[in-house]
Amino acid sequence: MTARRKPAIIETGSLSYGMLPGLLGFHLRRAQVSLFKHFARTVGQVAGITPGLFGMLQVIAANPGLAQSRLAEAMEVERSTIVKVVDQLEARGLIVREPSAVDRRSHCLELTELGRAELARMEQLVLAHEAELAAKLTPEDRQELTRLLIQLAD
Amino acid sequence: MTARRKPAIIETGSLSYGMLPGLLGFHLRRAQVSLFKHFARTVGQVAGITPGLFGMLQVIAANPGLAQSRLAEAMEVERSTIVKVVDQLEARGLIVREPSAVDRRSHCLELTELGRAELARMEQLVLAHEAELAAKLTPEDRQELTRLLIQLAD
DNA sequence: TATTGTTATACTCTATAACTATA
DNA sequence: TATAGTTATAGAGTATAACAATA
Repeated sequence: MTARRKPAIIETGSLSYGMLPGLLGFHLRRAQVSLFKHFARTVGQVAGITPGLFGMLQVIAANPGLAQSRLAEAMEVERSTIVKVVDQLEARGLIVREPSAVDRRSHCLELTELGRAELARMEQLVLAHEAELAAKLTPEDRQELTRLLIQLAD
Repeated sequence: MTARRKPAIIETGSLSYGMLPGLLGFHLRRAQVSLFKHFARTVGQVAGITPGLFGMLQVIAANPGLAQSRLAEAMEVERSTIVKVVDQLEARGLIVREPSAVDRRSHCLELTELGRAELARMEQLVLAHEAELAAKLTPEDRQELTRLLIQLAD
């Protein structure tokens, strides 16, 4: 690093955010909060689901017979954290825990018929939500944003 | 139940994320988690601060005499949520609540000398953290990413 | 010994509602 | 009536540690 640069400052009303507008994390968080609020309005209120739960359902649906520990690894959370999530989804009748045929410690997660139907409905809502978001960008910019986010996440 | 068989054995690593990779929110969240972990390692562990607390300090530093309610508005959280944050920062000797000269209901937030020194140290760590992140992108791509995130957040 | 699912516990972040002291 | 700060409380979301059953 060379000389200290003066941080960028933006004004919102009479209020300054200091050096925050010069940080990627600041804009990442703002975009995320905005997107989550939009998701809550357009998908959450209609289908009673959060981005996190929808993600879990997607991974379960895309990997039939997935063990809870594998799901935890995929979502990058602890095994113990998954338990209550699976409890919730099972209580709503969307998934079932099936005993594994090869390992009696394991529970294989599967979507129920209701789960498949509800997920299909959720997917339509999510696609509509995504389309509304994407409308803020050109198709090229949306592609570019995805590429840059993947690059940043490693 | 007996008729349903697993279509494929799921091995570690060969896991599908379904439609998630087609969603901006998925990539936004992954980038955010990656960035927060990097922040925790490079800034948090050294200076004992989180992105949220650092943001609060930045806004307080950039707006001397800010009332708690204005800070709450700036951070887009409830007044009641701010109380414990201010308690924490005050307990660490980084800020003080000063009685307002014009409104006896109001507390004006100010950095202490220690707060100014600590914040300057944090800022150096944050800039180093930012530089490491930015190294994953070309300077043009970093600029472009910021632009696209602002556009997405409205 | 190691792993799977589970429980108990705790900590963070956030919100709502009610209270007090002012305005 | 409305606002500023506070308190009490609750609900997600997450983590750690310990446990029984099984590998």
